[in-house]
Amino acid sequence: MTKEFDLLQFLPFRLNRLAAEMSKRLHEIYGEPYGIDIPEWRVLATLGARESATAQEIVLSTRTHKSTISRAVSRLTGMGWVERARAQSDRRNLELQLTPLGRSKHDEIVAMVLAAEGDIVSRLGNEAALVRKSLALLENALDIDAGARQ
Amino acid sequence: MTKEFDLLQFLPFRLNRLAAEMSKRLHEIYGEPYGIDIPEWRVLATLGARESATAQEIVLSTRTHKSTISRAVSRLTGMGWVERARAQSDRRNLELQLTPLGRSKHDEIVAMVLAAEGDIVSRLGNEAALVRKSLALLENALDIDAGARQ
DNA sequence: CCATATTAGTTGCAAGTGAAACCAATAATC
DNA sequence: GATTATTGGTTTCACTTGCAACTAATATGG
Repeated sequence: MTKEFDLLQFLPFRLNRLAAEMSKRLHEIYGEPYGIDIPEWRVLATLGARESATAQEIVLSTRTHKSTISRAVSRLTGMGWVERARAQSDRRNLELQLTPLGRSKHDEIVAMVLAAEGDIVSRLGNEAALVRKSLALLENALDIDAGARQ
Repeated sequence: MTKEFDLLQFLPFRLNRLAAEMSKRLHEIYGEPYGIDIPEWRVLATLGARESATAQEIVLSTRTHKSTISRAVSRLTGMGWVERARAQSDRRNLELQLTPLGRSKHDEIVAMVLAAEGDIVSRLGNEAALVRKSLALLENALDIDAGARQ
């Protein structure tokens, strides 16, 4: 009667588990030593690449809820890593950018985090390209415009 | 100075985003109509395949925190979908199994959820196998014993 | 066997999160 | 150009979660 359903082979479950494991490892790198969490890291990473962005842009680009981003920005501002100022063009927007301190922390963390990713990618050996392609396929199947918005 | 870091190409971020999108879609299927959440669904799916399991077995097999499983089991018991009884062999263990109601809900949900997965897999076309292989590669790279424990 | 350690599961507590309500600024409509 | 709608961000609230402390049952070591 039951269609012999196997949770362990179920795509969404496997993705969830992979993402959770990956997040956990990353958090061990930047979480405890730097006192930041995933949303802060996302803000940091986004600002690091852009030099300046509005909160809304970060929301869109990271697909994270705006209240979460709002709070992450507040914390980062409190830490002196990020500065926010009302945009003069449209005074609803917050123009965000890294402070020199934030930039230096960003660079440190990026280095560590890329090393960790490299570690994992290297364990994929010469199939790494295949994995990247698969991610793109999945993103496509789920209508996620993988970075077109960048 | 900055290593031109691109969050949108970053493996952990992409996995997180894929998993979140997938979870959201699944939740639209079983969440609202059936009043359950991811942990409940995991318990249900695990019990559905096994006929009987202890909470601990579900914890191991789903890689979910034991307190989360404990609460999910409580809710499912309250809904009349699951029965729990102390194991006579070792009275610390809870022997869990689906009630007839739980079984029938399980079958309904599994059917819907497999259809949704099938939908996505079909959009992968003939590269679906490649994607599955990539997931296995990632699981391996992250030391996740993809279901050996099943 | 008695004391200690370990294992299964539950629960109190402190975060963190998303939805919705909210405020402020700008755009659109009449 | 006053009214209404929309957009960017913040905040409140209800809920979930993970950790740690706890209880109960069993295993282990003296």
